[in-house]
Amino acid sequence: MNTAGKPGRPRAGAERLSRDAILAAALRIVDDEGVEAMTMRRLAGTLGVNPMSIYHHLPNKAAVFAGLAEVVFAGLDDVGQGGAGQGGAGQRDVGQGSAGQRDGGQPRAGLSWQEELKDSARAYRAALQAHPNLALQVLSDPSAVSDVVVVTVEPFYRALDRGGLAPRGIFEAVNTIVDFVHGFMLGELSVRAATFDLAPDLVDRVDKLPEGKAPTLTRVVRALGRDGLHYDFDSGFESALAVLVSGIESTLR
Amino acid sequence: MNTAGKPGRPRAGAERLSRDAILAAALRIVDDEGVEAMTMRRLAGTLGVNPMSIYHHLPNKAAVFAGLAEVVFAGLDDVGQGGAGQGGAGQRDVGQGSAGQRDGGQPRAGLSWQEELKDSARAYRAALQAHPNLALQVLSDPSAVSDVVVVTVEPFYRALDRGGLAPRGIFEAVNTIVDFVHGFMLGELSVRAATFDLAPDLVDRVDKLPEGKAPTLTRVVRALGRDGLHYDFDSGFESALAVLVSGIESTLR
DNA sequence: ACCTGAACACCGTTCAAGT
DNA sequence: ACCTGAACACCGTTCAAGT
Repeated sequence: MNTAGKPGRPRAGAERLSRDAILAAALRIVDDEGVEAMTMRRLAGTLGVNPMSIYHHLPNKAAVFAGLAEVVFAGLDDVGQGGAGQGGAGQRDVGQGSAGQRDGGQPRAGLSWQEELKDSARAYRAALQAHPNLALQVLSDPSAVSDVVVVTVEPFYRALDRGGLAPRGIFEAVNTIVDFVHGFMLGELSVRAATFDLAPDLVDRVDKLPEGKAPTLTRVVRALGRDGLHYDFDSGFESALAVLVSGIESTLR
Repeated sequence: MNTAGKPGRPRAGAERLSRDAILAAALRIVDDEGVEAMTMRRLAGTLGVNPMSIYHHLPNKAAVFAGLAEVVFAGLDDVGQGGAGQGGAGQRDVGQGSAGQRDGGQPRAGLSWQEELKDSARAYRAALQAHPNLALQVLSDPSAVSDVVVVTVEPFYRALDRGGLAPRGIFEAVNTIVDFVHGFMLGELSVRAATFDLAPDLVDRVDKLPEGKAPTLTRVVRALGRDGLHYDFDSGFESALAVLVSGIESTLR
């Protein structure tokens, strides 16, 4: 808060604007109110600053979102064995960061490569979940997706390498799993954004379908019933991981 | 084109505005120039009409996109055995529509349920590909995803039912495949939106990574080399389908 | 170097008119 | 019933100033 609209440079001692401070404020807005609320003018407002001041630290709005993706996902695999490197300030504002990630890059002893692979997927999902609104934005932004992926996939490669897959197989397997996690997140965020439960909603939708429009869907959903459909994202995720890992074992090894 | 800004209702015989005409124009803008270009004012402009006229046929901009999703994806499984029903005009502007979909809802003779399942995924991907810009929009829109999914999944259910899976297994399997297709599309659209090929880009990115940051990724990518990485989305999709179907067979049956 | 004010060219949408 | 014009409350961003 710059107290007033006093123009010119701030008096000495006053906290000046910085890229990090801007990104932190932006992340807060995105987390609390969603991407739509994150406008340059609103951002400036919460910083107590003229909208134009931001442009001295970040070239435009797209750069703000790119910066957010970087700040939130760059540290995801910082646990790698590389040591120092990287340098630079910032980067501490990294969200809850990847539940299940261990701090040596080394898999826990006694952990099969299959479990290690699943753990990687769980950690990646957790990282995306830490900032749901941003995740949706990132997954929808062509340039952001590949940035985040490259910085994030090492644990998958490590597990599959241990599993003895050939380079080509590793490559295909990682693409498949990562794509699945992205799609899963999309679905999860969709349902969470809407206020309804998946289960009753699905039953209602099916009831509303014209007779004979989707007979098998209708029959299966009714067989499961409202209780059977009480969907738990965590167990849905686990079920899919089992499918993927088993499929990878039998087709890509 | 209403020739001029003559106010009041158009003279008799002039083509009046309609929901269908508006949606057709909107789809054209989205396909040609992307979602960002689709503004209410621009849309009105191409229709030769005052921006406010649109609000007599669609309540707001969100409804325009919802209408687009409906128009493009509603017909996807119209091939079902249900017969007439549904009624209503419109719906002919349905894009290339689902390559590989056959016109009886019946699987081709001699087609295994596994192949039928893969065909469903291929058809769904094709439908999303027919309007890439809209697909990205739809996949990012919480409410739109579930709409499209419900209207689209019957062929998946049919194949898995033939495969002898229990309701619960069918449900999990469909979620897994559909999520994968969504994630795959996200990746495909990302790469297509950027102008680069995946392969050289990935090699370059890996080269730029700090030493020891992602050793396995680096090693695998270098082993594949620029040629080995020349990525073909179609074969990547097929490889993933093989993984998924095999995994479904062995874990959910 | 860093910040500001005014201005430009846009948005979506409401509301009160016109015919 | 259908369409319009003006207006409101916003946008992102450029540009010329201020200190």
